[in-house]
Amino acid sequence: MRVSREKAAEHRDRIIDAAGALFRAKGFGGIGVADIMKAADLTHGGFYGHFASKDDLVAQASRRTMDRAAANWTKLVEAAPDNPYAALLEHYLSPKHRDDPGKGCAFAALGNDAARSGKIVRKAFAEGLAPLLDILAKSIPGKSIPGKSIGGKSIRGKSKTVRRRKAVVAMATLVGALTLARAVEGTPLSDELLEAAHRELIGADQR
Amino acid sequence: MRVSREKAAEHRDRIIDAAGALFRAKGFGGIGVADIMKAADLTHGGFYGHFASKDDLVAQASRRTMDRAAANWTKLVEAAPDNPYAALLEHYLSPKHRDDPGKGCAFAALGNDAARSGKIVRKAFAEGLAPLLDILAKSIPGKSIPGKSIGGKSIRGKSKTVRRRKAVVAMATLVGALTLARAVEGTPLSDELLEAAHRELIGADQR
DNA sequence: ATTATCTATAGATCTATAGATAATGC
DNA sequence: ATTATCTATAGATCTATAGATAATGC
Repeated sequence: MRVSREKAAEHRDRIIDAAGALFRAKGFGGIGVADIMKAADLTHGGFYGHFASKDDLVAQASRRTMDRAAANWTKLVEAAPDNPYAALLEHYLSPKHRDDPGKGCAFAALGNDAARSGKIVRKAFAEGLAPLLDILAKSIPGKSIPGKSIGGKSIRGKSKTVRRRKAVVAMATLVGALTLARAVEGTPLSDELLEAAHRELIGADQR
Repeated sequence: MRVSREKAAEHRDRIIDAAGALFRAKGFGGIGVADIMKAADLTHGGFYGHFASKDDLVAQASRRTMDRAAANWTKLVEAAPDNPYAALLEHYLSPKHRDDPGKGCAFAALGNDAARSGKIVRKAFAEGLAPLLDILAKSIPGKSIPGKSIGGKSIRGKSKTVRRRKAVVAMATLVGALTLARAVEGTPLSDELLEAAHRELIGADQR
């Protein structure tokens, strides 16, 4: 049952999308090629016409997931020009995000899996993380100080270096809070993690 | 080849220890019962005399790993009475910790796996997290304020609530930074994550 | 004629169990 | 006699491939 070149490309797309969600929900090793193909409404054997290996799909699906995240963050930031940082925090640390990993952040869903993966996957994760850090850095409140800081300490604004560092740490806090909230889901600690991170990040960086 | 009751208990211990390290290094699904038993110098079939299932071992190994972590943190804190918080950060965010997950923090190594596990494992993670948060809360610098804060804002010290929240967020930051540093290991971002978290946590909570 | 997809299966691996073995402990 | 461990294997699952099929596109 051969299909047109166009349809084949659409099938390939469907496989990557299905994998993107299933990997996040169940982990790279927690879902098989057969189930991914079933989710894409195709049969198991057709897979290897589209991808060299399961690892090939892992890398491609990860990249797409992270590209989508950057686009989504940009949209969120642009929709809240008065306080983009608060909008990002609100979105990321919501119970809704916690409770649907298949549609959420790849770093919080697959960070451990990526750490155990090969260089290609880890590099994809690094390249996917960079734009998120840029968006975060721009959205953090506090006027930017273009020149040097006074006396080694800026009073009101933030230098580029400080802004970058705060973005990196905010990202770590977001990923850590969501990861832990999911790991202890069903206990009071889970909500506490989301709320504490939200409150502390809002407070700490508005100074 | 039956062994003494005492030896059997020792074997059981060895299985749990081997599993604790192998699970952290490879994930709950990334290592099989046969390999764990081989690491404990026993044969595959003997496993089910000690544990009801692989999941039973997952829960027991997780619990032991986390109990050991609490003991280790207590030791670290007591060895640095002048600045226990710095000692914890130094230890947790070291490249050495990043590069040997099999001997490190269970939350940074298995948070994603725990999130995909059953209630029993997630409850074990929640019960293992609590003592670490207590140790963190006690070690965070800033005199504690027993009474109410003045004008809704404490000036120099920290109320119990604030201290608790800062501990929860510090834990999230630690776990997130280490998880991400491992996920992007081999790129410049990896060191940057560890260093940024270290610097920001030290600075932010000494105020 | 080419090729996207399908059916079927090889080969590896993984959890769990059955039954045998041999040393312990009553 | 009990039981901790061992060998062997059942049954499930997973990646990857081989060969057949049938519709596309030159």
